[in-house]
Order: sequence, then structure tokens, then C-alpha cells
Amino acid sequence: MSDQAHPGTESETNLRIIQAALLAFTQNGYKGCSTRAIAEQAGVNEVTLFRHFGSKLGLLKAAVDYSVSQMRVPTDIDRYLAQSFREGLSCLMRDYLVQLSNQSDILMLGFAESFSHPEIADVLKQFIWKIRTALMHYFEGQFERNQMKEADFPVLAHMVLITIHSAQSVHRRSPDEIAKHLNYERVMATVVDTLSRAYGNEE
Amino acid sequence: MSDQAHPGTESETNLRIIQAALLAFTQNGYKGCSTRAIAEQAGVNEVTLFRHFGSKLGLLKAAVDYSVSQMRVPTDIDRYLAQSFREGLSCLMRDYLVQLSNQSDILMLGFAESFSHPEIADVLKQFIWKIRTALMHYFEGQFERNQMKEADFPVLAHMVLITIHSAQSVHRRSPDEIAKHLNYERVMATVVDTLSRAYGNEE
DNA sequence: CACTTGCGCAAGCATGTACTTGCATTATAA
DNA sequence: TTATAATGCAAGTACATGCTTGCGCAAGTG
Repeated sequence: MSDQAHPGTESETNLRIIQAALLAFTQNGYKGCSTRAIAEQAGVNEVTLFRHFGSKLGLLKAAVDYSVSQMRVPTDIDRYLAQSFREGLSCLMRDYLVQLSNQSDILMLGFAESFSHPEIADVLKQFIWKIRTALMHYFEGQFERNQMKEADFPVLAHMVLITIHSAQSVHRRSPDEIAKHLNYERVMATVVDTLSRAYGNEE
Repeated sequence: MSDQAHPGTESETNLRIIQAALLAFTQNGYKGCSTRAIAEQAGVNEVTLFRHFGSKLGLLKAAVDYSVSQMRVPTDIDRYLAQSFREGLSCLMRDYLVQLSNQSDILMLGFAESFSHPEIADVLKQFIWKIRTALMHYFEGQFERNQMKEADFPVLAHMVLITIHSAQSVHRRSPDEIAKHLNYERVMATVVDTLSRAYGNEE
């Protein structure tokens, strides 16, 4: 019950443990790594880990919360709506989705553990929902401005998100032949190009 | 060392164990489920499991091999090339990608376990590579027939595959608000529509 | 100085789990 | 009928792992 001993304090040790946990969890899964290994990786004693987070599950929750707190959700869509469909989409993706992909590991983890830890999956799903909504707002905004043809915006948003996200995951996990074709720039360019050609009203 | 006792024989018991294992592995991960639970689910004694597959890892390999052996890789692309870009793509996706999605769980598993069990991830990656190649052949074929504009075919293939695949996974795991927007028909239709509008030469 | 706070260290407990062994049982085939 | 193969059952081994307890040390703070 020492959960309360170190509440939200982001102390030095606290952070080191959380970061080690994130690394371990995303690489091996929740059940795939031991608290001993996490503690060792963090350079602290295993007991300290339990003193800070109470239990392994508590550590998982703290790690997810921390990870989510690091993410920024796009708010001012108007900035992007001022540009052309192609340019706005390109900027939006660069500004926000790159950052999303930096957190792609934890999203992947949430997906993998969604069966065993529904509460945690929910936290991550809420974040995905937010960023997806932002993308949809962009589409709807451009549609109202006559810069974009009508389409199935929810599906489109999903397509964009998952493509970027998965490309980043694949790249991080297997820098092999497949990943060579999936470097970030090419994927971003192709997504923007495809959507612009398909639904843009500029050309 | 009873690995050899029941080689490739797909006996009754063999199959029941493998199917139970696939279910358990994909739901809880490799480390997330016990051989006891798998055996119980299969309706056999735990000892039988070890007599058949030698070890838990042996069972995983057998399960993956079985799953892969059930997949069919598209071969005769010409059938689809005879049609228009839109129609051919639509049929190709229906005929083959639906089946791919039926196996999406095991692909997901391979992805999740790619760190801890590289050999198994390789088997699955080879399959993905094959079906991706088939899709690219379709694109290149239509390009040569002047039915399609030039594009980054590898990235395009990736986009199509991952979109369908993820939509199916999301749908199976969380039949909630998000999944409502991602039903199969809508995703398929949007993907076909997007690619046709962007790169089709027909209209 | 006294007191608290944070941490390390050693040891251990309880439990789950992969895997084994020996024996009894059934059914099939020679 | 006898032999063989496939399975169930009971019990146990070895080990990893989550988590606890008790102690001591060092640093900061009143």
C-alpha cells in the first residue's frame, strides 16, 4: 500500500523506473518481463520499484499515464485549414503524427494487452479517438471550404493513422528489406499524394 | 524428445490442441497463457500436449506452421488484370484479403512476439511479403496496361494491407463506438474508392 | 543533534508454471 | 490373444517471479 508514498511526483528515480518499464513492456509485453529485470535496467533495487508503485500493475498504469501525458493532441485545426488541402494535410501530419508515432510503442502495447487489461486499453483508445477526431475535423473543414470532395471521413482518418503508425512500428522492429520501402518520408508523401489526388479539389 | 513421436500428423488430438493454442496465444500472448489452460481448453491432458509437441515453444511453432499452411497466396494475378483498375482491385481484395484477415490474429501474434521469437516472426513476415508482392504485381500490371498512373507501389501495397488488417483486428477486439465506423464493407469500399480516384485511369 | 526520507541489501515466502516420470486404461492390429 | 500405440491420472521437480520484511546507510532538515 505504499502507492501513496510517492504520488504523482516525477522524481529522478521515479522517471528512470517508468522509462525502463516502458521499454521492457513494449519489447516483451507485460507478462514477458520481470520486475527484477525492470529494476536492474533502471539501475535501482527491485524493492524501490515496489515502494514507488506498489505492484507491477501499478507500475504499468503509471507508465501508461506518463506516456499519455507526454502526448499532445492537436487543437487549432484552423491553422491548417487556411492552407490548401494538400499543404494543410502535409503539415498536419508532420506536426502531429510524427509525435504520435514516437509513442507508437505504447499504443502497440495497449493494443496487445487490451484483452488482459481493458482499463489501460481504454486510456489509449481515448487518445487515439482524440487525434482521429482532429483529423476528421480537418477533413470536414476542408470539405466545407470546398477544398475537398466528399468521402467516408472516419475510415479515411483511420487509414491515415494506421498507415503512419504501422510504418513506424515495422521500421523500428525490423530494419530489413521490407522496412527499406517503408521509410517515413516515402510513406508520408504517398499518403498525402494519394488523398490529394483522390479527394483534393485544387487540381 | 517426443517431438518425433507425432510428426506432421494432423491427428484429431493434434488439431484440437493446436486450435486451442492459437486461441490462447492470440488472446493472451505466448507468456500470457499456460500449457495447463491450453490443454484444458483442448479437452486433453496436459501431458498429452507435451507428448505431442515436446515443449511449449514447440507447440507455438507447430501452431504458427499450421496457421501459415492454411493461408493461400494469390497467384494468378492475370484474372484481375483483365478487369478495370477499380473492379480488379475490388475483387482482389475480396478474394484474398478477406482470407488474410481471417488469419489476422496470428499475424498480430507474430508481430507482438517478434522480439522474443524472431524465427516465428520471420515465417509470418515471409507470408506478408508474398501477399504484398502479389498486390504490387497487380499495380505494376495495371500500370503497364495504362490503367493506372505511376505511384509508390510498395507503400501503396502496405497501406492497403495494413488498413484492412487493422480494421479487422480493431473490430474483433472492441466492438464499440470506434469499431462501428470501421466495418468491413465501409473500409473495403473506401480503400478501393480512394485508390481508384487517385490513380485510376478510367474516368 | 534528532528525525525523517529515500534507497540499498539480504533473505525469504508463496505461487504459478514448464516439464518429467511411472503406471493404469483403452483400442486397434497382428 | 498378445503386442503396440495413444491417452489419462497422480505426483513431483526445478525454477522464475511477484511481493514482503527487517535492517542499515546516507543525506537533508528542523
